[in-house]
Amino acid sequence: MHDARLLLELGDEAVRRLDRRGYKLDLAGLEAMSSRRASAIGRVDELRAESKRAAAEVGKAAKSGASSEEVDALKERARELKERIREAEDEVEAAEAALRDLLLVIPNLPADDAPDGDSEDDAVEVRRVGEPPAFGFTPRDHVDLGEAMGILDFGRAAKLSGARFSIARGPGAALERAIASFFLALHTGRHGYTEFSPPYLVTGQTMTGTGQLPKFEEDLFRTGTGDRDLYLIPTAEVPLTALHADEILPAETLPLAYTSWTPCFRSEAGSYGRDTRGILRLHQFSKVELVRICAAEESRRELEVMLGHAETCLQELGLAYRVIRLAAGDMGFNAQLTYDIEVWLPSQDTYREISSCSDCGTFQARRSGIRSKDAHGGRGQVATLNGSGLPIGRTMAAILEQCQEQDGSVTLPEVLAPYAGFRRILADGTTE
RNA sequence: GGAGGAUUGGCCGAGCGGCCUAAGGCGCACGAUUGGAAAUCGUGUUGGGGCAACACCCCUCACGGGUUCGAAUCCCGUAUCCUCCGCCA
Repeated sequence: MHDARLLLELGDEAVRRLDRRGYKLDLAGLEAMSSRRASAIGRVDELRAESKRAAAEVGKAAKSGASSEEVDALKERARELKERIREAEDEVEAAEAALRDLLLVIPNLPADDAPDGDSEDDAVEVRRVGEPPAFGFTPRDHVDLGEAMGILDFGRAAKLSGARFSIARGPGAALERAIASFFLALHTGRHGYTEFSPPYLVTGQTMTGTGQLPKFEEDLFRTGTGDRDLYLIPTAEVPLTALHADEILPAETLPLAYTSWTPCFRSEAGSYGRDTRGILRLHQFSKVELVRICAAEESRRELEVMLGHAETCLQELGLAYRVIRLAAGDMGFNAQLTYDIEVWLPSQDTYREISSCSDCGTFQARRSGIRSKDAHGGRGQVATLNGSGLPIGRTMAAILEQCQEQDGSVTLPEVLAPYAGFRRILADGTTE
């Protein structure tokens, strides 16, 4: 969420930057709403001050032995004031709601070095790392491989839950666990992240703080019991970022670096027919997420740091990938700059998104009330960043496809062996 | 699901209708003192908002309502925590 005043100070600059992501900012409307709120608050404050004085006069008069008529007259005046306060308060509430409703749906300002455009095709490639493997045969996709080995079962998943679910079995399930354990060990051990095991169900307020609500409710699964309403997290970014909502963090503790392996639930509304095959796009998948909270002015540097941590995952696994910088109009609502990491998928003969690392600047922090304070009491703004490091399913798909051999077996990246307990999965699903 | 109890500023803790602009203590910050420190003394110290303004004003004693001229204080509701009973992985 933006600060109305800052947005107005930026003025035409804000209009220009938001226009790059296709949002038309009505500066005059914002200005009007903002000053309507300010003058409404001013009026209420004045009336309240008067009301306090009036109440004090009643007490003074009663104590000094004034006649009851005099006291009653004073009370009557105080009562009238209270009526006027009530009316003025209604106006404040209406003015604040109007302003807040507008501010909540204005997306973050894209950074100037996010390329122009509004689609994946407008992204700029930053670098390629690793060589896509050359096969002396036609590589199979992860669905063929996984089903043949008996480690993935889409038919039974559909029986249980319908479309867009998967079941991992035997070495497949073990491989998921191994990948997640490897990532967590890497981030907590070498990259300095603190691991969390947070709730997977959160309140609407939490979802609003991180920006999923009110605009993107249709992307979420919603549940509840009795009169309690909860949402299933679409990513651990939500609970990890919200951990410090409405808190003032000691500046010397920054940057905070948090990680968590959680299931993620997404309705995938609007993606009908896309990636229907395999484990690339599911209603439920699991992911190791990275979140960093830092001083506002550090966010850009922190983004590069976090991107490096996500890339390390792929480098350690020996998977070929590339990094792209997303176009201004293609980034998520919260982001001011986003790098995507795309892993090579032989079956599709292309790079496919496996991680999204975003600098949200102060946008999310302001929205969820995260601030900082230095040793001298000086208050500061903080920035939030989040990135996948990495999703388990897509990583597994990339491993199966990039590490497959002609006989239908898959040789795991060496780093996974200690976690999986095996080095190869043979065509018949046995391991060695 | 049921019965009790609790919730005050960074922390502890007073307060039970107007003098709460929240006592006192701890912690912290700044200053004095000192060769330097400890101790001591002094000053400051919740967080938001209106405003050009560190002036002034408003809000904030878990949260939301209500009673009253006036609420930390009285009433109702909600949340969270604690104790006990029931059920349960």
